[in-house]
Amino acid sequence: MLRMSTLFLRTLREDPADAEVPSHKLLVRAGYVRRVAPGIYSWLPLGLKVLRNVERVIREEMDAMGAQEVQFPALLPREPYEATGRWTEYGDGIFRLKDRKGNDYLLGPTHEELFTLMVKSEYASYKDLPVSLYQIQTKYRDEARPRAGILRGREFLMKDSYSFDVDDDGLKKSYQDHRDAYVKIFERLGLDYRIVFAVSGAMGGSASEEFLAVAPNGEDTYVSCTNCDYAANVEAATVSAPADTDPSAAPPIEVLDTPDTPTIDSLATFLGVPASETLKNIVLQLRHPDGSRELLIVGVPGDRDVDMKAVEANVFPAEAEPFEDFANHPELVRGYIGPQGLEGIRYLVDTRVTTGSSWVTGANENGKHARNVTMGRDFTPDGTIPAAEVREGDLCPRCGSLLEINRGIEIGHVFQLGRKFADALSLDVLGPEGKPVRVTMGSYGIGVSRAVAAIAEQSHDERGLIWPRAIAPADVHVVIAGQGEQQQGGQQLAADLEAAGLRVLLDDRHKVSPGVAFKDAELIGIPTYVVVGKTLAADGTVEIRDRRTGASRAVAVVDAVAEVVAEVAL
RNA sequence: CGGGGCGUAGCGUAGUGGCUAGCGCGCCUGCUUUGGGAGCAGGAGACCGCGGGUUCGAGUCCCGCCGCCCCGACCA
Repeated sequence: MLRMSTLFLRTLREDPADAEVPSHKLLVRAGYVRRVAPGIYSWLPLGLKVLRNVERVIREEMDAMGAQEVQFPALLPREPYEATGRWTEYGDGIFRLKDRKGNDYLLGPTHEELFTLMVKSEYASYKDLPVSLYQIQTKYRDEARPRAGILRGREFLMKDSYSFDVDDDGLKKSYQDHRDAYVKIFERLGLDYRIVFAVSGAMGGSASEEFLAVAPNGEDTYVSCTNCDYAANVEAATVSAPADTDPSAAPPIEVLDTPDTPTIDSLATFLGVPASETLKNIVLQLRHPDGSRELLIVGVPGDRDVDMKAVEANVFPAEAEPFEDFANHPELVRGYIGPQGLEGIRYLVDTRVTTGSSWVTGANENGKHARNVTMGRDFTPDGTIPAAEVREGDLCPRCGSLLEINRGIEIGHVFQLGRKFADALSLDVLGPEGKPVRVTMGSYGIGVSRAVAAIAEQSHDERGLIWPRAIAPADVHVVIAGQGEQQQGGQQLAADLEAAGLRVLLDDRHKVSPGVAFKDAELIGIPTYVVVGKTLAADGTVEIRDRRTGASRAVAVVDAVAEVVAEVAL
C-alpha cells in the first residue's frame, strides 16, 4: 500500500514555467517526473509505477507473439557502428565518449548492429530462423532540440525488436505479427492512435508504418481519408492525380511580357490567373553520399510549397538543399525558370502535374513567362514524385474522397528493414542446399517513456491526469477527509481493498485539509477514488468517485470493497 | 544551427540605476481549524544563471558564455 503520509511525493500548485504541453505540466505538477538536464528526466515513485506498467503490457504482448527478451548494454564500442557506417552518419546525433585508453565508445541510439551481431554469433542454420528478439532499453540521442518534457528527450526508454528471416515471405509474416502485437499493446494502453504509412528514410528498407497517438501537440503530421482507412505521414502521402490528357490538344505556347514578376504572387496578380494554374520550378542541390553535387529542379503547382522531406525520400540516399548559386548558372533565370528547353538538368514534377496539363510558367528569359506550356509536348520530366505539400481537401489516392490533416505523436514504428544490416555485417545462415543465405530483417520500436507522455496528452482535464486503469499507479485512491472515526474507517477500508487484491494509494495525511486531499487526488489521476469523510459518521457510507466522469455515488462502507472491486474490474 | 522570448529562494513571481531584494505557495515551531488548495503568531531559506565591463552606486545598463521555452532546420 502506498501511504501519502510517507510517499516520496511533492505536488505543485502551479504549472512549472518551463512547461508548455499538458503532459509536461501535469507530470511535473503531480510529482511523476523531474528534469535533471536538457531532455533528461528522473522518475519519481508514482511516475516509475506508470512507466513499469507500460513496460509490463509491452512485455506481455511481445512474449505472447513469441519474441524473446534480451538486454544489450547502453554503452557500446565504436566498431559495429563503424562497420555499418553509422558512426559517421549519425554525426552530432549520438553521445560519444572515450575510455581511459582512448578507445571510442557511444551511448546506443538504437541497436540494430548489436542484435545483428548477436544472431550472427549464435545462429548458423536456416533451421534456427525465424527468430524475433527484443529489449527494453534506455536510448541516447543528442537531439538538437529536446522539447515538451519527456515527449522528446535525449535519454528515453524504448522497446526495440528485430526479426530475422531467411526470405521475404518470412519477413512479411514477422512484420505482420509485430504489427498485430502493437495493435494489442496500444489498445491495452488505452491510446487513441492511427496506423499511417511512413517513409523509410535513412534506414533504407521498404514497407514502413508508424503508430501515431492522436494529439494536437504531436510533432508528426499525417493525412487521413474522411471516407476510407487510408492514412499516411505527410512525408509519405500520395494524392489522387488528375487523369492524363492528349497534349496535342492544347493551344500553342504563347510568350508573355511579364515585367517585375519574379514571384508566383506577383505573376498571378499581373496576369489575373490563379496561382494554382502556374507551374513553380524550384532549384535544389543534391548532395550525394560520395560528396558529389547535382542540380535538381522540381516543378509543383504555384500555390503549393515543396515538401523537402518528400523530395528527399524520393532521392535517397542523396540529401537536398536549397540552391543559391544563380550567379554561376546564367541558364537559370531566377524567377523566370520554365521546364521547356531545360537541357541536362534533372527535372522532377509533382504528382499533380500530368501529361497533357498546361501551365503558366517561366520563359527562361528575364521578365517573360509562357502560357500553355504543356507536359508531354513542350517538356518531359525525368520522373513524377509527390513533391508538393499535401493539404486538407486534397483527394484520397485510394477512394478519391477528401483528405484531412491532423497531428500525432509517434509511439511505434514497424519496418521491413531488409538486408541493409545483414549485408553490412555479413549475417548469413546455411540454407537447405548447403549454401549461405543472406538473412532479412525487420525493425520494430515502441517509445516506452514517450507512450507515458502520449497517454497523459490524451487523458487529462483541467484538474489533472486521468490514467487508464491498465497503467494507473494504483487501482484505487482512498481519501480520508476527517479525523477520528474517518481515520479509522479509511485505514480499515484501505487494508480491506488491499486484501481484496487491489493496489491502493491511501491519503492518510493528518494535517492537510480535505480540499488539498481532493485536489491532489484529481491531479494524480487514479481513475477511481473513495472518499471516507463526514458521510461515514452520518449514515455509514463512503463515496466512490469516477475521476473521468466526476460521477459520485454513496455506498455503505460494508459494501465498499465489493463495489470498488467490481468497478475496477470493468 | 537560424529567428524570437526569458533566466530573481524548492515552485510561481514583483522589482525600468539609489535604503537591509518584496510577495504568494511550499517548508519549520506553536495554537486554533478539518468536505474543495484553512487562520493567527513566530521562523529558516537567494553569491538576483556564470564571467567580464560601465558607474560614486548594477537584480536593473553594455559585452561574452551557459541554460530554459517557442518557431524553423535537423531527427532509426
